[in-house]
Amino acid sequence: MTLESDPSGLADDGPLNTVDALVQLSFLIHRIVSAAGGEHDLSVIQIRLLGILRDRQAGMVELGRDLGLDKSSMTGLVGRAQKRGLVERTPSPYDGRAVLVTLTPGGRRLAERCADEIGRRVTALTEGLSDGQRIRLTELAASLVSAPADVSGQAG
Amino acid sequence: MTLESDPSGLADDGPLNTVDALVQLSFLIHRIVSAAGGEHDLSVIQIRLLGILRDRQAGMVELGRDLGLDKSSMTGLVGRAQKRGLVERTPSPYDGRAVLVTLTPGGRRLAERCADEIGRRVTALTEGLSDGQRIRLTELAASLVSAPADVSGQAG
DNA sequence: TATTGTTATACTCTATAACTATA
DNA sequence: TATAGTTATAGAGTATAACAATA
Repeated sequence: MTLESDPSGLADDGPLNTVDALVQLSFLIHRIVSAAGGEHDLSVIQIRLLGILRDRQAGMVELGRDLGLDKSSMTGLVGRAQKRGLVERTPSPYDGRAVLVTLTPGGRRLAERCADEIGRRVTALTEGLSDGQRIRLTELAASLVSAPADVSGQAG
Repeated sequence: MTLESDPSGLADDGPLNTVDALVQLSFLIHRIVSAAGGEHDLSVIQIRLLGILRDRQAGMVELGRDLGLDKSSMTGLVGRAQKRGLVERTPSPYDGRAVLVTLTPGGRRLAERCADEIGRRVTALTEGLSDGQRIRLTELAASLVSAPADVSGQAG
């Protein structure tokens, strides 16, 4: 049963179950974020990188932990962003081994424009909902996001 | 403000707005699907490919349309799945140019095991919800998924 | 002419292993 | 010894352009 993208409507007849509905919604929003980023030549992972750096500077290992990537993957990711002038590497004043990755002014502007674009498109997606529905959806989504988040798959 | 992954909780103090909640939920479920697929050495895009083929066979262009990929990208994607024995290419009886991609029995078994794994993990994510909350969430998510889905970003 | 599919090419993204430099 | 980061390498995934075969 489903788990497919099915962009043009439901191939199925019956209503979606919880798992399918959440997975398909996740794919849909992922596509929206990807398309919004594409307007600024940003991939989803680059958007997430800039999003983290909007709030704080961080080292490579820490960024990798937040993004779920190996430190060696971070080298290329940050390097490409740096080559575009979006971020800078500065030596850490506390640790001679570490670098601090920070957003440049241009990187910050781009991150903001991109976030705005994502906001417009996701807001458009929820336009058909009533205020009450939107509030309930937000509360439910937020509660899942901030839940203990045991993604290990082990029984619990 | 956010749009980051923030796996360990909310760096923010206030409650999430609708856009951030949906985007973060999307990333969370994407991670869950990716981790579940990883148990079977399947990427998210391979999972989606097999998911489509569970319901029907299809040509390369049609698959690319459903997955949002160029036909040239499909060649490699299907080729790797075929090399693993998960799918087969058969010549279309109606169109000499076209091939029909179909799931092998082994591919179908793997797709089912993977879907089960995803089901377990997403279900675990929603374990903290009451039955009523889960029903409302499912209805709201399903309504967004089956909405007109204007992802273009143009004003509407 | 239009469509289906592949190939050639180039790039992003990712991990593993080995390495340097610092702690 | 342990940690931060880079490099080398290999592979998946993706798009563009050019191509062959069929419609």
